Amino acid sequence: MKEIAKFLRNCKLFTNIEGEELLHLLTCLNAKVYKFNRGNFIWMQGDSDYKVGIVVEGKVNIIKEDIMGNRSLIAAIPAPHIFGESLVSSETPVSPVSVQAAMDSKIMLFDFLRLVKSCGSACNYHTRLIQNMMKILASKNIYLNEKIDYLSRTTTRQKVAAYLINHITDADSLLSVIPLNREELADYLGVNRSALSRELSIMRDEGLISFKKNIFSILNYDALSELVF
Amino acid sequence: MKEIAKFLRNCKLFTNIEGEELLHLLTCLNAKVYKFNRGNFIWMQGDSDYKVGIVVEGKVNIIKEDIMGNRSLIAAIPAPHIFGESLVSSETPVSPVSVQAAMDSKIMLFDFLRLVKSCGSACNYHTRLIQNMMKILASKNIYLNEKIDYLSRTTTRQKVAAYLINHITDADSLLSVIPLNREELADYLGVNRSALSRELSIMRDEGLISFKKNIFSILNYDALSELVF
DNA sequence: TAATTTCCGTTGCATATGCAACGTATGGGG
DNA sequence: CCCCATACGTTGCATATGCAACGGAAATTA
Repeated sequence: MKEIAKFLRNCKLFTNIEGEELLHLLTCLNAKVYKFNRGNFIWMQGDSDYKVGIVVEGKVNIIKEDIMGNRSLIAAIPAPHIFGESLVSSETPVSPVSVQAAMDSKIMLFDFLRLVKSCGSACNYHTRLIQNMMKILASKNIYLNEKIDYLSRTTTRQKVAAYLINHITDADSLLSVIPLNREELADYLGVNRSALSRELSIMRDEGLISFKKNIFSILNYDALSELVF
Repeated sequence: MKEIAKFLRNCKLFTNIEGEELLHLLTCLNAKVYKFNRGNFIWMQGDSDYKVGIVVEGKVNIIKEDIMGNRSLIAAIPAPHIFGESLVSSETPVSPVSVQAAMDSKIMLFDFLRLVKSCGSACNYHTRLIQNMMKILASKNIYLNEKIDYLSRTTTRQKVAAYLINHITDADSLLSVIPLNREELADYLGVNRSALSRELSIMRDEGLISFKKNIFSILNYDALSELVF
């Protein structure tokens, strides 16, 4: 368990919780590490006793099955990430998704809600865990809201404009250094890659922007912002 | 304050907290009700001492200002809704948005994070408040994820198919009774209203669906689900 | 250096869709 | 019963964009 504790220090859920405290906390959480072979289910859609999990080793797939049995992949979660936190925290009665090991994996599962509800002991580290969880949920919230802001726009040009303006790193030179390559950006904005390239080129030719790789320079801020607002 | 307490019983943040407990809690939270005249700011973009707020009366606008000073409306929050919870819970150091009274309003503001961090007293109702907040954040998370699922699809037809399949209310007759009218649905899915109508008609003519008002019947489930998965 | 892969821009084409304008049905209020 | 408002469907048109296929530049590997 000690090496697990070491691993967990890289996990946002356990920020500021270390050493003895972490070990205690894992006991409070009734945390256990299970091995799942590739293809095995951590829990199934419709289950009501699903838990919060952390991928210690390997990878899990979040899968949704419709009423006719068609399956679709919602997300793939690698180590050292967490899953199930939104479902557990929202107290959704039965899980709308299945979680399946995408390869042989080690998964830590724990009773998060039980700890939250029975926080009678008021340990310092209980409080910190809850804070961490709120921070995770809230940050994801902000992230999702931003993404929706882009996706809601109709044209590729509007999406690009909004994205670039939001990613200005140097306000003086109006430089946007973005963390995505073309394909990732296209994916993120929900547009076709070649269509993105095309639009970027047109915007360059019109003198709105210039770019090289992932560094974008905004040449006509007013024109861009008019697209966004 | 007592009538405020009555009002707050309709607010999800205070579910399962009533009477004396609620009054105590409001003290712990350092909750105060302020009046803001139309146009006044509850807090401004860049402020670091923003708080969680509840619209008791009136309405507030969430506004974002870009580096050139252009303003855009992000959201309008009517009573009895809450705002600022994601920012506060994610501990975002400075607010990326301003909040402005859209009309003469009464706003309750409180120190949520202070209570969370110093939950030394471990009152039952502290725990419940935190649980409620987590539930709010997590539920919003699930809601946003669902919306992104729709928005990420490229064609109107795919969006409609995904939406209808997700809203099947009667699995036997494959009926989707949806809570939105056409304009709202178009808005939600991020498409033009007339384009939505057009696509719905085409899908009807192709025998995929039939509909009247907000009641949709799925005639060819396989064809629809193929669009979604 | 040569070979290979990855990333990105370009282009032709078919089609989807935003937009605007108008027509139709339905229901509520006078 | 008529008027009016609201919600929806319809359609023409210009254009944006997905898709597929290709080419070149740059980075990586052998």
